[in-house]
Amino acid sequence: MKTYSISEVAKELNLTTYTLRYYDKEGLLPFVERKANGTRIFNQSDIEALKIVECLKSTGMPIKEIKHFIDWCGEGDSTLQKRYDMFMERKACVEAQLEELKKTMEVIEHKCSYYKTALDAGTEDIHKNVHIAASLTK
Amino acid sequence: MKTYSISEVAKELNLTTYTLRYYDKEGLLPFVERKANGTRIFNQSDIEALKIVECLKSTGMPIKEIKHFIDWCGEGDSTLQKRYDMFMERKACVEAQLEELKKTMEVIEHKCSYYKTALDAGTEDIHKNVHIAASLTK
DNA sequence: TTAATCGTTATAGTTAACTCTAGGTCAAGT
DNA sequence: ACTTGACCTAGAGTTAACTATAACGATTAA
Repeated sequence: MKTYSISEVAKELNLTTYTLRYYDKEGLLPFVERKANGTRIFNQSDIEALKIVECLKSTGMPIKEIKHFIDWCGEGDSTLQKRYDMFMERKACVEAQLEELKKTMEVIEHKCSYYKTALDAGTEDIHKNVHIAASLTK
Repeated sequence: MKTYSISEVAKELNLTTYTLRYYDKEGLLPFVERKANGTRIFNQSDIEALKIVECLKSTGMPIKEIKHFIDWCGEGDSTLQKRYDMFMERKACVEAQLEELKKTMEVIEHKCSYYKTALDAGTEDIHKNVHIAASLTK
C-alpha cells in the first residue's frame, strides 16, 4: 500500500507540515501510523480523513468540535447517531451560510453598479442628484 | 434628524459596544460625530455605513483593508476607481466562496446519506460490504 | 444628595489557529 | 567521516478580532 510523508501530504492538501503536526497535537489524526523512530506514515485513507477535516473546517467548525467527531469515529457504531446529527447540523449551517453569502453578494453587486455609474460620471455626486437627473431625462 | 447612542446602534446591528469602539479605534468610524463631552452620536447614514462594513467583513475582508476603503471614501472622487476595483474584487472573492461552499455542501450531503444508511443498518459496516450487498439484492 | 446608569479612555486579557525556533535523531549521498 | 535534508518534540511567538477591566465624567430617578 502506498504511503506518504508529512511533507507530501502537506503539499497534496495545500497545508504546511506545521499545520499537520498541530492537527495531530490537537487529536485530529489519531489514526496516523508511525515508524519505529516516530516518523509519521500517512496512507490514502488518512488523506481522505484529512479532506473531511478540511471540509468541516470550511463550514466554520472549530478544531475542538472536529476532534469530537474524530473521537466518535474511533468509538464505533454506538456513535452513529451523534455523527449523523452532526452532519445534519453542519448541513443546516452551510445552508444558512449560503443564504448569507447570497445577500452579501447582492449588496456587493449593488455597490459595483453604484461605483460604475459614479466612475462614468466622474463624480459620486451623480447619486446625490439621482432624482433631478431622472426628471431631466424624462 | 434622529440620532442613536452607541448601545442603540450595537443592538440594531447585533454587535457589542466594545466592538463598535474597537472599530472606531481602528479607524472604521471617522464620520461619527461627538457631543461636547465626547459621547458618540450616530445618525442613520452612520448605521448604513456600518452595514457596509459588516458586509465587507462577511466577505472575509480584514479590518485593516476595510479601513483603506473608509479612507478612500473620505478622499472623494479621486479614489472612485480604487473603490470600484475593490468591490469588483470582492465580488470575485464572494463568487469563489460560493463555489467552495457548494462543494462543501456536496460532501456534507454525501456524509448525511452515508450516516443515514449506516444508522438504518445499525452499523457502519454496511458501507464496507456495499458490493456484496448490491449483488445480493439483484 | 446619592446611587444607578450610561457614556468615555487606556490598557490588559482572551481565543483560535496557526507559525516558528531550538535542539535533537536518522538515513542517504560524497 | 561528514554534511545535507527530512523528520521529530516542546514550547514560544504571532495575528486578528474581539472582550473585559479600571477609573473616570455626566445624567437622571428616588
